Amino acid sequence: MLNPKSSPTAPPANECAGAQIIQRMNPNRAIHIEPFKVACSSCNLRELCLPVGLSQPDLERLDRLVATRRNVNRGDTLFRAGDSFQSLYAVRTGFFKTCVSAEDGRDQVTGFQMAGELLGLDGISNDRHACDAVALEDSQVCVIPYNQLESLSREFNDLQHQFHKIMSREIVRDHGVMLLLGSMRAEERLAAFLLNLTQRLQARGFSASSLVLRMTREEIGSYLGLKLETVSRTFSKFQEEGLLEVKQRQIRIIDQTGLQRLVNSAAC
Amino acid sequence: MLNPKSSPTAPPANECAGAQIIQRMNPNRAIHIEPFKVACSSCNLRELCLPVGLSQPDLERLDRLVATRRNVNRGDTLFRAGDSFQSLYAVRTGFFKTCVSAEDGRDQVTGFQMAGELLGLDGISNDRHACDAVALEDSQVCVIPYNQLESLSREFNDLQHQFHKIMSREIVRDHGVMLLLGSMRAEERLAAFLLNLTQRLQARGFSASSLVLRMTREEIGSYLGLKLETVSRTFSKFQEEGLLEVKQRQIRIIDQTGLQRLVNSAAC
DNA sequence: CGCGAGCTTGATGCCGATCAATGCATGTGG
DNA sequence: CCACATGCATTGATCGGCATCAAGCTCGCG
Repeated sequence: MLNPKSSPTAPPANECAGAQIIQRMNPNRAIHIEPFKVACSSCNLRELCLPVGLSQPDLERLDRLVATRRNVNRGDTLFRAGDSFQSLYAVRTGFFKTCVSAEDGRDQVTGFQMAGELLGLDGISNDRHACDAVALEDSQVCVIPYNQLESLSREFNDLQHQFHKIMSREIVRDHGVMLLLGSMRAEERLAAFLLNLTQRLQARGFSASSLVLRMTREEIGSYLGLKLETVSRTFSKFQEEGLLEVKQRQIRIIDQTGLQRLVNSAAC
Repeated sequence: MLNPKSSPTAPPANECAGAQIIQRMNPNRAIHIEPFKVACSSCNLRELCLPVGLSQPDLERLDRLVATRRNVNRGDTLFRAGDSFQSLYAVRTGFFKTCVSAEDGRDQVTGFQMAGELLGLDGISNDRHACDAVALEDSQVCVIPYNQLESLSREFNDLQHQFHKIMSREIVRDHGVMLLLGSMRAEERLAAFLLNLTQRLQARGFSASSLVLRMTREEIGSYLGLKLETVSRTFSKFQEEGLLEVKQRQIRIIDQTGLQRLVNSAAC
């Protein structure tokens, strides 16, 4: 619905971050879902993704590894908990959420992934995925066959090291979320969430002050350990206080330092 | 410096889990802190630690890598957030907590580590540790120089794969904690925590029904996103309900399935 | 013995959950 | 094109779980 019908040849909705990335980086490609081959070595995301720091020859080998791409429509799952694990996925365009669920049906959004970020690391531990990955808008991922990545990273130190860094960074990120869930109050959580989002968007060339949320209030709430009503109320509160301008999913950040202060102003 | 006093020949505290492990597995060694060299290939923890699944020749190479050991007294830190990252650590005996802290001083216990578990994975991302690791009892760790581990894992597929599995498992574990923090109530959290602890202790040959907590109520609370009073009250409640017997840090589990039911009995 | 760290227990209050109604945008079928 | 359904968001009223504040208790230790 945000991204209406989207007949497979239709361009992605124009207001979506994914589309913006495509357009900003290569306008021609917005039109075709599977344009022509885009190698890691010439990918616009290479400074954010697996290829960081790789030399030219390494990159060319990586190109051969990451041969296939996959489109995932809004609302579809890239993988589900329990699926056998074969590959990692790098988000090329679009936006995902990952969520784990308890037996009783409760579930928890564990992260939101945007262009250049890796999906599927949870699958290595068991040869089965441990969470669901769901596209929040029409998306495209690069498929990275895991056993090939392992063998290639035996040859190329830089690739190996970069891969380890990515896994480690995920662990550090998760610890940050645990801190948030364990000790912050609703306002602090939402402020931290917004700052984190804008920071990542900024690293991708977007405005630091205006963004379109790809997820519902309920998904934000699940990620932050809050109910959707609380998320909504907190947005309204921020607006009243002049920190934000909120129009549905369209957010404009008016007072960034005000948000920052909220996050840091700890256990007062 | 971490292991200053404690004349090197003093036995570790007798009631501590670490000591119990040593005694159970090799009574002779409880006496000396640095007995004689214990190689991975002959370590009693090899089925829980990095060597899982390694063949004999691989193991021998790993032995040479993990040459040094380090004692950490109760209350001392193995590393601190910001310390430069050189090595991973495998807990040989004892018990640790890891915690992250926000600028404002708030902090959050992100995990408890017992024998056979790895510490320091957070450091890879930045070449600096991102959390503190503190010994909750007199402990000993094996020092695993990280760059040597990287190069060795380029030679040995099994080692590489095992290492990746360990990192991935940490990610999956963290997601489980996020689920707990984001959507469970106090009783469910504590029940899940106790079941997790006993399960890990059981994998190390201990009783499934009786354990000694190595951490304070406050540390449990920090880990579970609760205040220490709530932890204490919940322990008392469990005792009244006949689920546990609680004597300070001595816990006996009377009704394991009752605890299990609490954890699963979701969003009621 | 007395001190202090950690634990327990009670009284009270607040933050966020819950329940419920309304609003708003989009899509659908008559 | 309008009436209606649907999904999502907002807002209000009330409630409850956990935090907070405040005593006392227990146990190990100097």
